Amino acid sequence: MPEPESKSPATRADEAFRQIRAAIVRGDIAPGSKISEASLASQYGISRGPLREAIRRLEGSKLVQIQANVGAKVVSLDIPQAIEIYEIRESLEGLACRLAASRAGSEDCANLRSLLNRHEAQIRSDNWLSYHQQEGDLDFHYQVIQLSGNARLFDLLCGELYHLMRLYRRQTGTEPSRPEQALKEHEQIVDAIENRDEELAELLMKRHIASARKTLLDKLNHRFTEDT
Amino acid sequence: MPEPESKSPATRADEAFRQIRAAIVRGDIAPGSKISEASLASQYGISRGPLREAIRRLEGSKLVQIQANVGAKVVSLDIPQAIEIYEIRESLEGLACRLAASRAGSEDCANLRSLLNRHEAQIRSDNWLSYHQQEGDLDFHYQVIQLSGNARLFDLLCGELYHLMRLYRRQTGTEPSRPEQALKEHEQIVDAIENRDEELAELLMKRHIASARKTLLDKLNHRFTEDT
DNA sequence: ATAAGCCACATTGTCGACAATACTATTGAA
DNA sequence: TTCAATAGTATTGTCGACAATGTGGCTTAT
Repeated sequence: MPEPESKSPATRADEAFRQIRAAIVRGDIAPGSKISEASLASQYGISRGPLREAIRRLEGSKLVQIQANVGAKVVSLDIPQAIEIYEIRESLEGLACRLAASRAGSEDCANLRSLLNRHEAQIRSDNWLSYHQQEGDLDFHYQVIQLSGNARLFDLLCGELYHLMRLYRRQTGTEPSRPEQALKEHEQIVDAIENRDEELAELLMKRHIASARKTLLDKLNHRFTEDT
Repeated sequence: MPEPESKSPATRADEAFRQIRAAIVRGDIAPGSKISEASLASQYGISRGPLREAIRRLEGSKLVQIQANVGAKVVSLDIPQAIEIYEIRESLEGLACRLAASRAGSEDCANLRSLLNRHEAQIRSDNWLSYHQQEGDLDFHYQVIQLSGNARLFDLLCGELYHLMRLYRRQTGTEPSRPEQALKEHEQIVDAIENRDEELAELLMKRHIASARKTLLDKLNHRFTEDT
């Protein structure tokens, strides 16, 4: 008999790590709030030992900040920090997209196409709106990054930065402000990948992310000119 | 009275984390070797609890890989993995250099210049050779990244990727193969930063790192064509 | 001789208790 | 009233012991 659960052999600490991470990204634990070891431990029915290990791993994911002898706080991203993340994303996903254009096979491109078609259908007939659009957007970027073939790049973007981005979106309630426009840009990107046009693929992806970054910059300037 | 030690209040787990990380990067703990909790704990005179937390943080730094119920291994980088890291560095340090060019003040440029002058003097009269050259090279990149003003970018490059690069260099015994050439390229980069030429600064830094990456690619092809 | 099963050992995972440190509120004095 | 010192409480850091899992070697049956 193979594994009855294809799931992980999962230690308690590992399970707690994933659940707490999900809770943070989902917004169930408020950004900036302090994490109580005793409270969370009893909540998950485990001891403080494994829980502390989970928290240390969350620190590695940059989702909490630990101060010695004080405790762990859930990170709270302000606009300048979000801009920093978008600058990094712009650079790295540009790289990923260029690599994807140079390495993607025809069946990979077909998969991307079908993904975009599904998103288009969702956008057309979407009344329960933004949530699935966000996830859809992430799906597309996930796929492209995976096609880059650079495993460490995938870990970096999808394992660290994306959880932070989700957290920021929940924190500010940012909805994807232009789904049709984003879809159109995604299609252009797939075109470039299909044509093996590395430079164009990189350029389009960087521009795609830069537009979101510029929205943040506008918001930041707003706060300065229009008082607080 | 201020702090007698400007150092951190430092918990034991934190101390162990730093020491083990240094030992790994220094090569005292062989890449690929298994880490024994009991052994390391007694070696550092602490209990297994804090030590496990330190190991979880090392996992976050990508310096060890943990397998549930089995243990932690020190990572061992092969050439393809090193190439992945250099691809990421090329992209991110290009970004950092562009940002540095756009934001650096004149005193920052002066500091960079004096750093380069010190390196030049070292290279001229350096008979104990490569070690300080490596550190000098890293010093330069550290400074540029810090001038970018993007704190998260600094954390990412200097807190994660650079330890991996040091590990790889120790592992393979890679000496900096062209110190004078590197110094010349560094000077060109500082020129571009001084002139606020963002695009050129980015281009030069990317090319600077790409040359190292291409050396790795040659080595990889060598192994394929020339048997193993 | 090989492979499956079993047993003993070593290592990791988890727990509860204690020590050390930070936070809070109360008290007292200027 | 305000500030400082202090005592008490709550939380984090650390430890040693026990449970669970993996590992290696031995036996045994085919």
